[in-house]
Amino acid sequence: MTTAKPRVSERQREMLDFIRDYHADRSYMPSIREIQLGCGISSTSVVDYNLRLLERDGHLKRSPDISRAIELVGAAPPRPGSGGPETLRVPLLGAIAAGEPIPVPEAGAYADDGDREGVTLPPELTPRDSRGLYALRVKGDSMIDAFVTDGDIVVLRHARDARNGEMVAAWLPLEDSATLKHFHLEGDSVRLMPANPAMEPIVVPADQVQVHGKVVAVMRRVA
Amino acid sequence: MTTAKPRVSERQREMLDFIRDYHADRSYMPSIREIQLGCGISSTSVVDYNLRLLERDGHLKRSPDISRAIELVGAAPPRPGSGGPETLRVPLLGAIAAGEPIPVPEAGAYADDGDREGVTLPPELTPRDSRGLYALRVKGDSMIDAFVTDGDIVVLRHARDARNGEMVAAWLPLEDSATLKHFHLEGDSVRLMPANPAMEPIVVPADQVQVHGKVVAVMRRVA
DNA sequence: TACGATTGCGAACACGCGTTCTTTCACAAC
DNA sequence: GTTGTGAAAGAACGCGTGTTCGCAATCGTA
Repeated sequence: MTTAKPRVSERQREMLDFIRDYHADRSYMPSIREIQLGCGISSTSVVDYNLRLLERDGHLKRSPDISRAIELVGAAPPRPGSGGPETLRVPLLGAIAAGEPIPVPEAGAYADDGDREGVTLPPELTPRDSRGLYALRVKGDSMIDAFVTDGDIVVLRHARDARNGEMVAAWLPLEDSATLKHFHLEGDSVRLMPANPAMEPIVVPADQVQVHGKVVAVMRRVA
Repeated sequence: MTTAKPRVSERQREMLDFIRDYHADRSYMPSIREIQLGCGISSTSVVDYNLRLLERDGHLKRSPDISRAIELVGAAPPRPGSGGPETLRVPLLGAIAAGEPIPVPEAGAYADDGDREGVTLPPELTPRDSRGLYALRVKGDSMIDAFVTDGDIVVLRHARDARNGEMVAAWLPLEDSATLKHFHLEGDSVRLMPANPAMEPIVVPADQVQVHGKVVAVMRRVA
């Protein structure tokens, strides 16, 4: 394998993990006191002691008298896994925000044009029927009530109508706004139920609502 | 296109290069005085001044009052593996619900074990450093205040601590519950802010909170 | 029981290092 | 001229942080 690396104690194992995780999302190294806190150790000298042992055994390298100067030696570089099982690429047509018209997908554009901007849909989010899919980026916090917030990517299937209970992108011409809501047709009027029960539903005449698509998936990347 | 990154002066360009090179062969970051020396600048305040500008323009990120706490943002990954839209497979370790313990990822398990249950992460949701990632399925509506609802898949990076403002999976031993909240350390107590401003924050002593991971992404499939 | 080695604890100590304040200089606006 | 502003310099100031030292607890071995 690599080099001779004798037994590491449970505590040392935990410290190595902590250091690796810490360095993974900041790109600088933790201080001794942060390691102490993160691993539930009650003295900095214990951290120093074990770091000394870890360095002796070749698990890491330290530069004396320099803050946060730890180098992990056995750290495997982040290696992106091979191409997973069937992913699907759908076009990213633009943004959706309250007060702006919803971009309309080109009629029959189902071919994944590699050039155009798009997003990749993992199999976990891919519906059985993958026709007519497109994605929009959410602008603003106007759709909090659908568990959707600024920056999210929503994946829709193009549709002009909906069955009761389905989540749709609804366009209200009179109010000049667009949101994501649960669709309920009741006689001549449409009730738009927010996904969040804490918020109030909207009821409007059926001819004042335009369904543009059904929500199929939501993706969010947290900063 | 990434973000707006206005002109960088010659000196700033040199500083960025120096920092990148320095970080390349140690894995910790240079101090202000080392940057000063390495770039032939005659005062630390000038380094600080230009770092401030670079941070304003989105070239790097700094954590105040912390030694060597510089993060390069536009930085290429440590190993320039491949370039294409690669997908990443992360293990799906279980479910998270209020009142249940959070499953802990096995200590050093970063190899993608093809067998185990997992989810595929599209490149749009993949962070730069892909180490220590795992996914959990959300059970119940206990976390609607974080724009997360029943059935969602949350992707976390294993971590035991967090910086202020980050969204973490927090475990409250006394209340025997776990949720996703924004983390804020204030002296000896931790304030857990829901993402939804309509809900109340939780304030508890720092030793009564355990951070298990940081939320990196959210995926939802809408029925 | 005695004893050294291992491991852990807590408290100072002292340097590392980010921050801030005061000046200076060049250049443009009024 | 005066005023304002971006860029830089130099010197303190003070917290951040690695290091050290004395001492207790545990354990294997004789």
